[in-house]
Amino acid sequence: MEAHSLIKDAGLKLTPRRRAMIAHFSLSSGPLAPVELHERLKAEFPRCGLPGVYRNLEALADCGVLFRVAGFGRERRYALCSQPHHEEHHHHHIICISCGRVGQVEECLYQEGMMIDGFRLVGHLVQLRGVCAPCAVKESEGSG
Amino acid sequence: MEAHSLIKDAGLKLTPRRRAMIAHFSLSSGPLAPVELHERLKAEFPRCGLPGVYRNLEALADCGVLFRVAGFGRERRYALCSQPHHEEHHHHHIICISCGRVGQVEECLYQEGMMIDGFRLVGHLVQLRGVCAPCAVKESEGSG
DNA sequence: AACCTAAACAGAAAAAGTTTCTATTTAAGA
DNA sequence: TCTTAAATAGAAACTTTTTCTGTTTAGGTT
Repeated sequence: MEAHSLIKDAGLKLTPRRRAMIAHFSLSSGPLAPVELHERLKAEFPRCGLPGVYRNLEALADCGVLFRVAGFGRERRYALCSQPHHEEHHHHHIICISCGRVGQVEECLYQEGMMIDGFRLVGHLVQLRGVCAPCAVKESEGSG
Repeated sequence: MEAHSLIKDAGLKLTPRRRAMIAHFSLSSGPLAPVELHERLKAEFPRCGLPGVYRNLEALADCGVLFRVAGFGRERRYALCSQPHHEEHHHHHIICISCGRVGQVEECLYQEGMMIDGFRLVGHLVQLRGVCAPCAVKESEGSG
């Protein structure tokens, strides 16, 4: 599994807890907040506290397994990178508002150096929401 | 002043505190966090507490005078809309990383309905950083 | 100019979210 | 198996944010 080698390569350990966290993200429809993940982990790891969840979320985000989702107001949320990269590879994500599926956007419409409104672009944060193909099909079936 | 009519039109009151807040944002180079604004207000309003600052920041953001800046990690920050709109008008902002100047981006490269990575785009969060024209001039003068 | 009312205010308090710390346990390479 | 750096648990502290209550004020009206 790709995620596991990312962890190893970062010099981190593949612990039962981290395996479980990744599994929960795989099963989850949509990004998870630390408390939500904690809720789900408690069944299997009754002694697991929130601080540990925070630590692991950050560790997994740092090594590229997860990414930090913006655009949920002030909430902190994470989701699985669908195609994790080892390098600090610039890419964005699009999240299906219906099922939570994550798509990876390799080519951003905003590129460094572009002139925008008289400013030379040097950085950007983009978080997209959309409807994925399977959900679009379901939508049209439902209404048609 | 544009901001003042936005406040009135929203049925809100133009209080001395709000005038001062807007003035501080005008003077400030760059977006401000609630605590930072609170620090600056304390000189003039010694009895002003943080809760009041939060309340007013949200009120001013709701009526379009300020906007909530994304992309500062988990920090909450606000800045003045450079060209406030009455309508719930979709636009983004580009912030100069050197001086904090805010530019308004009316035409976003991402538009609803676009197909991206197999998803139909329905929403997006964009926060841009750049170098404004005056700062670009300073840059080239400094290095040349 | 005084009056009225909805809105803003102060301040305390609570709640929520997050980080830090120390001692103990564990994954995984040697 | 041994060793060690990393992960863990749990408490505690800390920061940020929200809620609540009673008091004051802006701004339209009489």
